[in-house]
Amino acid sequence: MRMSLLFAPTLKEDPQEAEIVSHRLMLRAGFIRQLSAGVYTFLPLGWRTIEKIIRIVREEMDRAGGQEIFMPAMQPAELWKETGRWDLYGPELIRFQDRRGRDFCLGPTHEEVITDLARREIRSYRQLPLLLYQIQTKFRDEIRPRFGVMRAREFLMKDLYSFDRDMDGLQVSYQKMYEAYCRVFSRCGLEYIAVPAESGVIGGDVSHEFLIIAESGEERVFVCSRCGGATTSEVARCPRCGIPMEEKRGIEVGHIFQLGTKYSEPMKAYFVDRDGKEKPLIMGCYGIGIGRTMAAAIEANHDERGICWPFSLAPYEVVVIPVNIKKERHREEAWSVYEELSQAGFEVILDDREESAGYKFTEADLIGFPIHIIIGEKIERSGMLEIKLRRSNERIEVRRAEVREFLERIRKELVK
RNA sequence: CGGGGCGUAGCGCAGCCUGGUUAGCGCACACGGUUCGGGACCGUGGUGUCGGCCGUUCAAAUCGGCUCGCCCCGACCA
Repeated sequence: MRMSLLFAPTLKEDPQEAEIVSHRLMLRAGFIRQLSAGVYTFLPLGWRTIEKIIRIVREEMDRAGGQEIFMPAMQPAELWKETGRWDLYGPELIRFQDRRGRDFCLGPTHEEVITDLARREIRSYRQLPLLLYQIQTKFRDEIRPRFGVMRAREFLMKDLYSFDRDMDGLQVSYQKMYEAYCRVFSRCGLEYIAVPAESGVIGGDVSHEFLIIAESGEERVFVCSRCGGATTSEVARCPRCGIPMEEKRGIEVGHIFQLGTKYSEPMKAYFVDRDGKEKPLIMGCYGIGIGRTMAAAIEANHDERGICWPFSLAPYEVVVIPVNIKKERHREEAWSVYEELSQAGFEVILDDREESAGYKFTEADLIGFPIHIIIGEKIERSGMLEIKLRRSNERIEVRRAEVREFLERIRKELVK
């Protein structure tokens, strides 16, 4: 992609409405724009990062045996009345009527819809276990949307639902998801922690929250450095190891629940077990906030100049910056590096704009491309160009001919 | 919903308290020129329902009332 063609409107100054870092940087770097309180448009760079998160999530859900489906956002009130949540959910549920006056809502979550599907289609224990998931827009009329896409009223979520014949099966599904979540967040290049949690409106008995560790996180967690045990309630010492717990802060990006029969009973989602008896499906549900993961990634990975994307989430991996586009040598080398790396499978941006070098450097830092290739005078003098690693600010001079090999080595390191 | 703050050019702001000719500044934008290794410089130019409505007044961005929107703190959440 050429920078001159990219729709990435950056902001020189901090927008007044944005208080926290991730929100400020997403606006400034041209990743998102706000339409209304808690309602956002993702611009090309922002959407690329979202798609990278989605890809990782999808691969890990599939690997864990999940099958992707797509459920409606528009849901009839009757289903919600069956579980009692039409009244329980309160004003956070966005309700409306169709032209015939029938009540509907915009799904804030999909237990009702999936359970309805399950009760219609699952007859026998032979169909179990079953893991179904979707990546879809959720609607919650939050009392107070804030922090940009961190708590939005319309947001992308991956929600997976497990169906098992008994509690043992649920334990297996739950464990699989737990591990899948760990893989998702480590592949995103994020430091995370899983803590036992309260279940809230979704209900159920056992649940774990997944938190991205970031100083600006709203949640306090206490972590044992020896066994990795973590809790949200304040305890001085690790019960297992007896050593002092370390306090950290985190942002909740995922939550997994063992639901049991909370939805299958009231909605009469039964199957016939091997013994010929009809039993309620044993369910679990597992959510990941896609946009929130993006925001949390920025909270955890930025400096005073801008975003420092983990390699796996960066909208583009490499930016090629000719210091002076009007100099033929800079321009031609930049184009040739750009083409060579693109062909080698890198996601590359060529900053072909007639801007000053400083302007391009500053913007590249702001957007947070992990690797910057700077083509300037050195190319004329010695055939060298400069590779800068955004996060460490490390600068390495590399011969033109060795660039590709060098980057392939870096990529290997950054991805693992 | 309770508490606090803010709406003036695309963005960031000044002006408002103490009403008075053409409503300013920086950035951005357009054109020309000089620049080009850390958000360059000079010149020229365009840009405004002063969030909206009602009122007070000879006169309202400025005073009063209502209203809409946005942000921050609290309960809730992915």
